Amino acid sequence: MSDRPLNATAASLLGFLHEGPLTGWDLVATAQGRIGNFWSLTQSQVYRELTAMAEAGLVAAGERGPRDRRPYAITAAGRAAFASWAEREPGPESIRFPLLLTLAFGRHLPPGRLAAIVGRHRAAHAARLAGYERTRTAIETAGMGDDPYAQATLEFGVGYERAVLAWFDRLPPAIRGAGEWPDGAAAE
Amino acid sequence: MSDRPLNATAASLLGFLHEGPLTGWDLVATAQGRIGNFWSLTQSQVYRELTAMAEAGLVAAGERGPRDRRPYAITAAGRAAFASWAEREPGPESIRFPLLLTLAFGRHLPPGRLAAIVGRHRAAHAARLAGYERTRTAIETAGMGDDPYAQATLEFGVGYERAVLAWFDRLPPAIRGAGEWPDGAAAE
DNA sequence: TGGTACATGTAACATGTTACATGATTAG
DNA sequence: CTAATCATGTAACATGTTACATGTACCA
Repeated sequence: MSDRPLNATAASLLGFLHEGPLTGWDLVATAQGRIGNFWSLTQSQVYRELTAMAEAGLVAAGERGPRDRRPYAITAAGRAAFASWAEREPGPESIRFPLLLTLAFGRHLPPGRLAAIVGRHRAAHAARLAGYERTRTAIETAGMGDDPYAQATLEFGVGYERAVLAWFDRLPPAIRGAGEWPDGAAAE
Repeated sequence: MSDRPLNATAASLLGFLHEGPLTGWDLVATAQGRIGNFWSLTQSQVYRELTAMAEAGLVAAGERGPRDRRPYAITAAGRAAFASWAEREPGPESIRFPLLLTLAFGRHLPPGRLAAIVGRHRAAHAARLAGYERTRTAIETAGMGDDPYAQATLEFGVGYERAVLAWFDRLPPAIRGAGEWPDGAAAE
């Protein structure tokens, strides 16, 4: 039952458990859907955190169900730990963008190769933006603009992907290749 | 002399060493200046990678100089390893944004507290944007728009920070607090 | 009845972070 | 002479990733 502050990944699991008991599997799915956009975690990690938090008394494992499903419930200590995590000043974000590294050392690549890479990544970002915008309009039309917090994080995703696409489109032709990607999914 | 592919951090060190021998200290400073914007590394890590790469024959440690400075030079094997790293498809970027986590669980915080946090982070981003724009105009006015790759990564930083600020400014008042930050450094 | 999705978990390793120990050099 | 900065490095630990092993239940 160590008392060092929670890490953000563990804290977010506790956050989801406020809504009721969930299994490791459920937590992975929930996290990917709700915070996967700006916080990644693996299944392995989730099980590890759950085990550790159970040991620390922050969550309590329930009875194994049908498929060996083992639900975890947050405890009073878990709520307290979560609350004190939430009070802390969030740290600065970190972005790790391998494409930008490759680009930064672009001098060391044949130009066509770089352009091809850049093109593929642009397409991937366009697809992600499209996905975000679909869920966004789905929320609006369904009239369920209920959770302003979820909406704010989604808006971040949209804004981010738009900015990235706009950046791609302003890359000098020498880098991104001649008249590639005839467009169709640009910003705004 | 393991042959598993380089990790991106090690690869970027090799990238810098193409320009000549550098010490661990120099590499930390160089990396922070040139890729620190989208790739973070710590001093400890740099020394560890250098040691490992020296063992693997990718770099060669030189004589210790004045302050025990020990320059590392890239070897032929190092160049080859770097080249094959550069050929690989860069992985997807990962963003870890603690503020968004806190925001996603905003329901669990007193509103004033959240607004205060948000306000401080907005200010930090405004400051970073200002920094980027200073270096950007410095490059332009100095007439040294030489390295298009460095410029492209800088442009990413500018675009990113502007998008983040615009996002802050579109947050619902309930989240960001009433009429805070009278503004002055908004986008465009 | 066979494949897919569900579900849990471990092991091994890679990467990243924090804290500390040690000392040289330089600037004031 | 002394404080700040430069410089290297280690130790301990936290976090993240990949690969694998095992089996269950659902659905076509």
